[in-house]
Amino acid sequence: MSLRAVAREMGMSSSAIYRYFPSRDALLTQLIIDAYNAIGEAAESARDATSRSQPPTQLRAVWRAIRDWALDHPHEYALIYGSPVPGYQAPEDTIAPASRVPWTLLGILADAKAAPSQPRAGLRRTAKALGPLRAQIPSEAAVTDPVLLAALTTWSGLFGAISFEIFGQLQNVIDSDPSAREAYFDAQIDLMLTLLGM
Amino acid sequence: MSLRAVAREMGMSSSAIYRYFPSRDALLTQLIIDAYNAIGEAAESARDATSRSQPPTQLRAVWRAIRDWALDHPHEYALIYGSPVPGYQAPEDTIAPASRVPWTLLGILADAKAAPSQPRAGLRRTAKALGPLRAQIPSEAAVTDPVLLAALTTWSGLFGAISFEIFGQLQNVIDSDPSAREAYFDAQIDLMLTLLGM
DNA sequence: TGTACATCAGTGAACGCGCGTTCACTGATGTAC
DNA sequence: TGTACATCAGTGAACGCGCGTTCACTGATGTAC
Repeated sequence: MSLRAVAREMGMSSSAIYRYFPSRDALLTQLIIDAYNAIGEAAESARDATSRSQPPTQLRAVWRAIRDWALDHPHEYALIYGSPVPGYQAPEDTIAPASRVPWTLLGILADAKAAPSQPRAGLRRTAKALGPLRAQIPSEAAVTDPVLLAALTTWSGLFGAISFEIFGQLQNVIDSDPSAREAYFDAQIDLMLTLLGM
Repeated sequence: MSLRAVAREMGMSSSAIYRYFPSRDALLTQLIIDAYNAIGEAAESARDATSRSQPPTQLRAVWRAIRDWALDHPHEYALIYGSPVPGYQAPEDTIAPASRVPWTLLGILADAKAAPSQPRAGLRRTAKALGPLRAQIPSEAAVTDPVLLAALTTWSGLFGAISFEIFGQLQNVIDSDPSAREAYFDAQIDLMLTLLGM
């Protein structure tokens, strides 16, 4: 999305944008922040609309909400989960909004005391790789490394599923009927839940 | 990547490109086909360099080769697995090259007689969604629906992991040291293998 | 309530740039006799 | 072997377009007295 395209969409001249943003990059940052907040809010709403006592149901609801949001906003989705815009470097302001979805997922898992599949080897090396994330988790949450690893794997795994669907990788593979796509996605959620031991 | 950028990279004038391609879209198609073939060849080479009698080892090698190729060719990776180029519609010529990676994975699984996790419900609806893929599988391969589903889930799951790494989604989550990233990826392969019952 | 002025939101023309595409051209290489 | 011509690969100028950005401006809204 270009600055001029945004201006057009708002019924403004392109120069009017400069009343609100100092540059294209600043506008882009705001669009990215808005998109992360929107998908994060969709996830949190789905979590809050389901019972905390049933983590698998909550996870299912959250994942469906994320996919629904992505299908409804493919351009915004591409902006945050697609190829990075060349020459643009995201500032720190985007970190917090970008974290809402993963924190929502981790929060549900921390509650759930999941018993995930364990990787066979290299757990020590893996735990070390998880350092930056670990540093942000309050110690009283007591999330184990296997839970963390499984959470991250389902996190990127399901965004992979959504990206494949939205970016057209499922053509000639999965029936293009919306209800078939939904069934396929639900089945993938199921598999990811078994990975989490839920 | 623009036509002029490609010309520049080859030390040619932009108009010289038209000696070989009728339009930018035709050039783009060729770049996409080349990229799919390159990543497909990386996958097939890794498969052929490992023993057919050990499917998990083969899968590991293939996945690592795919990730290595992606890290070595981030722009080409983004071209085929990132956001679609606006206004460009991929012609049918790209389908076969794009299929090399998934067929490589499925081929190993068909040999392996994997016993994957089963989705809990909706298997009938899911099997129907798998129709287009099923239609391309010779019946003597005897791949069950749960194997197919698990194969596709690990397929999009691991591309999700690679995209997250390459597109910068792991910042502040996973240690940016290459060997940490590798350990993390290997751990994810492990989890995907358990999903496949291997 | 009326007037004078400052602030504000937005306009429209203009700029330089990189893009895809065209066109007439040039000079090297290959072929025919 | 030499000459005449055709083919080929690539050049460079030019076009129209959308982009990000600037600048002087306009007209509406708010504030002071």
